[in-house]
Order: sequence, then C-alpha cells, then structure tokens
Amino acid sequence: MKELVGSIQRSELEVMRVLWEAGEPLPLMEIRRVLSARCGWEDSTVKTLLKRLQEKGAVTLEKRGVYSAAVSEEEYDRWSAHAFVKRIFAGSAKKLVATLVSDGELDEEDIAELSQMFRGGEKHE
Amino acid sequence: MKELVGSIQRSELEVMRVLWEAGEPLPLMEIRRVLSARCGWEDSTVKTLLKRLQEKGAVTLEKRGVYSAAVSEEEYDRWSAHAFVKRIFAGSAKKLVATLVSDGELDEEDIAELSQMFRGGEKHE
DNA sequence: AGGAAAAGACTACAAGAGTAAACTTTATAA
DNA sequence: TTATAAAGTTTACTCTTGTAGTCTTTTCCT
Repeated sequence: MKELVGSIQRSELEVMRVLWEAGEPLPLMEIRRVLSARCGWEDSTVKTLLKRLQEKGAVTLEKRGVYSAAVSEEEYDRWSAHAFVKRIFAGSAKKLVATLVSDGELDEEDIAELSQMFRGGEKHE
Repeated sequence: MKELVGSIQRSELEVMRVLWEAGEPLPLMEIRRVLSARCGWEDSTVKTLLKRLQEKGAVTLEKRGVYSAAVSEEEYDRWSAHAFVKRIFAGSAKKLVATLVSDGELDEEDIAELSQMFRGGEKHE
C-alpha cells in the first residue's frame, strides 16, 4: 500500500469491507444496497465515500458504475497494524503482543499456533 | 479505563506521555517546558490540550497548576490495543499477531519469549 | 495595596470526517 | 427521440482536531 493520499477513515472502511468481502468489482447499486442495510446510509453518503476513496487511491472505477478496491484487505491490515504499533507501542510489536497476552486476549494455544507459523507456515483461520 | 469521553487524540497523547514519563503529577510549567522543546508548541496549545484531556477525564487537576494522569499508560495501551483489534481484526488478536508475524515485525525469538510469559511470567523489555 | 507573572477560560480558525441534499450528465427503454 | 433512472459532481453543514491568540483571575512579591 504505497501512496494512499491520507488514511482510510472509519466510514470509508465500511465501504472497503463491502468490496473486500465481494472479492470482485461491484456495481454501485450493490454497494448502496449493502450499506443501506448494514449502516442505514443514504445513497448520497455512499457516493461521497466512494468519491473520497477514489481520491485517496483506495478504490478505482472499473467502468461506469463499477468500483473495485485498489488496496487489498491484507495490505491494509498490514499497513494499519504497522502504523498502530508505531504510534502506540513505539514500534515494538512485541510490546503490543505482550499487552494482548497480559490482557487475556491471546491464550497459550494461540501463541503455540503462532509459533507454528515459523515451522510449516500452517493455516490458522 | 472506563469512561473516557471520546478518545485521546494524537496531540493529546503527547501530553499524556509527558505525564506518564514523569510518573507523578507535574506542574504546568514543566509540561510546557517539555512540550515546547519536544513539539515546538506554544503555551496556549498545551493549555488547550490539557483542558480537553480534563474534559475527557484523562487528566485531573491535582491542585492549581499541577496536573496528573487519570489513566495509566498501561490502561491506555490495553484499551487501545483492544479497540484496534476490534476495529481492524474483527476482535481477533490472533489475526493481528499473525499479520505482524507474516509482515516480519515479530520473529521466532519474540514469539518464544512471549510464550514464556505463560510459564514464569518473565520480564521482556 | 498594587502590579507583574502564572494559570485558567474563552474564542478562533482551518482542515478533516460523517452525513447528506441538490444539481448535472449519461445511458436506456418506450 | 425523449423522458427517466442511475451515476457522477458540487455544495453543505456539524463536530472534532491541531494549533494558537486573548482575556480574566489568582497569586505573590515589593
């Protein structure tokens, strides 16, 4: 995720999720349908958000009325995890994880599974 | 960290850090001195930020001119890690850590150390 | 007591974000 | 071919944040 102009905001993230979930370009109609149901947003709101996401380079217009994500969810997750660690934990991912552990958000089994990633690169839902 | 009214923003965090680093209530003068040097902020900026932090319940006035953190750094770190995981990784801390690992921000040694936390509760700077 | 120095409160103002209305263009069906 | 619907663009309005100026109050020194 190189050059996003500005970061993706909370509302905008909702839009991205719709695109990411679909896994393929979606027509505006569909995006509006989902977000109207999911967030109760008006059509104009969705259009505004798509516009801003385009300006930021996070979404592209495939063809008239069809949008696709220009950054993948994985890219975004990596990028935001990195930014978060930097911002709050002075860049130390280990500190973050230690915090999660001591907060009970990761148990021993999770850690065991994670350390498996180094061995065989196991899948871990 | 129960009832912060709104979250601590980037600039506000700088102020909190000064208080956290000191580990004790600090006089305004000192806070200003540090932030002027560290961030180049004017006195009025620091005063505004302290005001906002008080309103949010993150800082209290010990007595005239002396401020203290009402939330500890640990509380804040936990809280923000939790919020982040919820926001970006659908509440799965494991997904976050898997992302950090696959992004090379944690190495095998870090994980090993972390799993030690379950054994003897070792220190891990 | 009177004035200077801190501290505190109030005001300001631009940029960004959340939410949406209104207006314009384009395509499509009758 | 023209009316209509969907898409696209502009404008808007409120709140928050970053940053700071100014006015007011309180102290404390002389």
